[in-house]
Amino acid sequence: MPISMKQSQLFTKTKKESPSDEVSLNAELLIKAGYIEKEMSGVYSYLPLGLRVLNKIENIIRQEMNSIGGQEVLMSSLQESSTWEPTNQWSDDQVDVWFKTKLKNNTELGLAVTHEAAMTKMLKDFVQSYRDLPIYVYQFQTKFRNEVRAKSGIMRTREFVMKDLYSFSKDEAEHTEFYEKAKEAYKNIFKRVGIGHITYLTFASGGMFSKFSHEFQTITGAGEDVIYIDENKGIAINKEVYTDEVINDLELSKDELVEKRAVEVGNIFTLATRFSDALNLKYKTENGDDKSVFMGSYGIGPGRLMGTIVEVLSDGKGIIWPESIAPFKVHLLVLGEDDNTHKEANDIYNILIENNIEVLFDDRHDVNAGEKFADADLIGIPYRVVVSKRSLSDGGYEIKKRIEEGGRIVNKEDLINEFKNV
RNA sequence: CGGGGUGUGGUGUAACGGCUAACAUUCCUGUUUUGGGAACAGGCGACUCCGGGUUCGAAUCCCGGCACCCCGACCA
Repeated sequence: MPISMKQSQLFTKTKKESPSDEVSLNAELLIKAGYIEKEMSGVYSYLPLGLRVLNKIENIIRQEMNSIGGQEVLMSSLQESSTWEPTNQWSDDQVDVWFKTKLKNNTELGLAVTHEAAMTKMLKDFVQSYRDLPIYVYQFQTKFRNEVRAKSGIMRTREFVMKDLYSFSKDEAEHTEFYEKAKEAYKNIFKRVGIGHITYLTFASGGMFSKFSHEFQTITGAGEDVIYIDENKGIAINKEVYTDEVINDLELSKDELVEKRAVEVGNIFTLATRFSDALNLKYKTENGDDKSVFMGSYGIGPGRLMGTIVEVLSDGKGIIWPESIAPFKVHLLVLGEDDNTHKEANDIYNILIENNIEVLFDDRHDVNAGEKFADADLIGIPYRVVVSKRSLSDGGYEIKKRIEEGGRIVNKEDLINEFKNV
């Protein structure tokens, strides 16, 4: 990712008016600020600024997945029917979100909805012995889901990138150990992208092979789910499993639980041997017996995460990115047409780059101060630095945080130190 | 998939069944201006979503598609 960019070179523009075909806050702000472009309902493209944010989110996820032993791959989007038939998931009755297509010779193909089966199939090539396990494999890969109703901007789309990790363990005990690590890694991710304080580990329906799955739910009115939170314990129950029995199981009390709307930003669940049995992924134990691999699945949608963050972190003027995922750290603005002021701004720009500080430089001419400020607020980069005749005569450069009202003047050395220290 | 709503220059909106489809913004030219979307002047840009119908006359009414938004259902 380039460390810097001049706004005069950025091909996207901000919009003054909100799009008429979007109601959701995330889409409205992201489109107005030039982060994303809508291709059609539920299908969006990421523009230069948006891609930077997406990449930063992905990199945080990547670091956390690597730290628990994940190995990154990239699997195909086109999948053959035989991958899905063993688990009886090829039929449209079983999976109703398929996009299917055909080869020239009429062979039916599916556009990947998910990769449990494909990954299991792939690992058959590499897993024979207990010595080969455990294995943790993940990817950032495009999923296609033919949703009957796309909604909420980039929160629920028909095509989206998903980080999906699959764990392959020898037995349930080994699986559980990793599962707990994954939980912590997920918590770290949400903390690092700035929504940790409003994101809850939530007990949800576990499917056939375990009592619960775990969702990570972020509190926002824009969410689709209803959850019941115990704020002291920091956990929640999804409405779909909200029964007296479950409340007792989890040793929670109905009186302590608060109902909130939330969006599912991550999901981890135990697959057990459903896929390994169906696709015959077995290994030899120390005793020479054949045993099915014990699996788990762990998903996060970086795009949905980005949308959620925008839903949660904005004000009337625009987005307020957490520093960890902002497209740039500093938004440098030069005001006025004065040559000397521009020269000073340019110097600062180069110094920031030399010091390895990411900077978007609004070097545009003939753009009013008010417009530059409005754009900066809308785009939402954490630090704004203004170079103008006024700031220079006041002794330097004005630095202001996006979340704060007033700025202050600093000199060149202090400016650099300011950013080196944060 | 059920229900509701909406389709008009790039964007946001207006227009009684009746004049050359209006306004703002964006964009282009020029002059001025430069700390919160700045001023003036001029200009480009629309088969009014598509197809049919009613009518002397349709952006406007009717029928059929398609697209988009919202509520619900669904979410392997």
